Amino acid sequence: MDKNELRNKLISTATQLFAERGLNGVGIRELSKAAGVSISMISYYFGGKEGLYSSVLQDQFSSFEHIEEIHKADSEALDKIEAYIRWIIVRHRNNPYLLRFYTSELTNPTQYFSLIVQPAIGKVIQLLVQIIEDGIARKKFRKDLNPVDTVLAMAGMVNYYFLSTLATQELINHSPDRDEELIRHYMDIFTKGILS
Amino acid sequence: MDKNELRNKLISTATQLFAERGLNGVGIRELSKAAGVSISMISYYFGGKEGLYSSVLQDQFSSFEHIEEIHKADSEALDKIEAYIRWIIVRHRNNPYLLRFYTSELTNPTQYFSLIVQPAIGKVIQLLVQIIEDGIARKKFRKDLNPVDTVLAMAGMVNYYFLSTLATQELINHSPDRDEELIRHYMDIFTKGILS
DNA sequence: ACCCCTAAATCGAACGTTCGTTATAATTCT
DNA sequence: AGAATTATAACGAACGTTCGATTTAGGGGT
Repeated sequence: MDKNELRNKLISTATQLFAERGLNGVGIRELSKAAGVSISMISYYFGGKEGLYSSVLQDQFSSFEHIEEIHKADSEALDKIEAYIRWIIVRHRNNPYLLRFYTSELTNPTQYFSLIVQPAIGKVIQLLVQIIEDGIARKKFRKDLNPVDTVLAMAGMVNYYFLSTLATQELINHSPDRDEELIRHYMDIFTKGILS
Repeated sequence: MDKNELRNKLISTATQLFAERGLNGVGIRELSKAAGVSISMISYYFGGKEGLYSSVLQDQFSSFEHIEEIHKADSEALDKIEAYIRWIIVRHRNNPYLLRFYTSELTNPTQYFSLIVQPAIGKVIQLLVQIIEDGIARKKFRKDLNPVDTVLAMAGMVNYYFLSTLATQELINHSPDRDEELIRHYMDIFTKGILS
C-alpha cells in the first residue's frame, strides 16, 4: 500500500463531497466513512476539517498553473483566445467539481480565498488581458476595447455555459460531443458579433 | 408595529446571513439574535430554518417575474437585448445578494431549486431565446446562431462581471458610475465582436 | 535468523460544544 | 381578555477534536 494512499483517498472523497454540499454541508464522520478511513485521520493528516478543505482547494486550483501553455510561441492573438476557450472547456470536462469551488469562493470566500483562489484567477486574467492588449496593439482588435472588460466577457461566456447546466438541461445538449461546435460558435460571436 | 414587521425582519436578516455564509453556515441562534427576535419565531412563522430559507429564496427570485417589462411593445430585438442587460445590472445593484443564491443553487441545488430557481431562470432564458429567434427571423442577426447558446453567451458576459468582482477588484472599477459605459461596451462586443 | 525497540500509522471511543426544535411561562401589545 | 412575542430551558442529534490503545514497518543488537 502506498504511503499516501490514505491521504489521497481523503482528498478525492472530500473533493466530491465538499463540491456537492459545501464545507459546512458535510460532516467528518460521513466523510471518513465514505473514504473508508478512520475519522481521526483527518486531523492527523490535515490538522482538521478546514485543513482538508484547504488542501482540496489547493489541489483544485493547481490546474491554473499550467495556463502559460496557451502561449504557443508564434501564434496570433485570436489563436490564443481559442486556446484559452479550449483550455477552460477541457478543465471543466476533466474536473466537474472545480466550478463549484470557483463560484463558492467567489461569492462566499473562506479564509483561503486570498491565498489560493485569487492568485490563480488573477494569473489567468492578467495573461488574457495581455493577449487582448497585444491584439489591439497589432490592430487586429478594435482599439476602443477595454481589455479587462473584454476578458471578463469572454471568460463569462464560457464559464456561464457550464454554470447554467442545471437550468438549461432541457434546452440544449451539454455533452462533450458538442464542444467543438460550441468553441466555433463562441469564437464567432466573440469576434464577429451577432449582427448579420 | 406592523404585523409583518417581525417576519420581514427575519427574512431580511436571513437573506444577508445565508448569502454571506450559506444555509449551513448560519445557526438560528445567531440569526435570531441578529434580527433582534426571539429564536422561537423562526419555527413559529416559517416552520423551521429550512422554511425560512425557502422564503428567502422565493423573495429573491420574485424579481424575475417582472422580466416581461423588457418587451416594450414595438421595440427592436437589439433594444430588447439592451433592456435585458440593463435589467440584469439593475437587479444586481438593487440586490447584491441575489448572485450568491443564484450560483449556490445552480452548483449546489437544495430541494427548492426545481420549485423556485429553475422556473425563474427558465422563464428568462425562454424569453431571451424568443428575442434572438425573432432577430434572426427578421434578418437582423446572423442566421447561423444557435439561439440558446447565444443567450447564454450574453447572460454569461453580464453575470460574470458581477461574479468576478472579488477577483478583479484591483483591475477595474466596479462602481455603478461605470454601468452605462459597461452596457455600451458589452452591447458593442456582443453585436459587433472584437475584431477591428 | 531472531528479538527488541521505536516511530509512524491507524483505529474507535469519548469529550465538550453547538445544532435545530420544542415546550413552557412570563411579558407586552391591541 | 386574547393574541403576539419574549426569554429560557430542555431535548436528542450531530458537530469537530482529542486521546489512549493497537497495529504496522523497519533497524540495530545479538
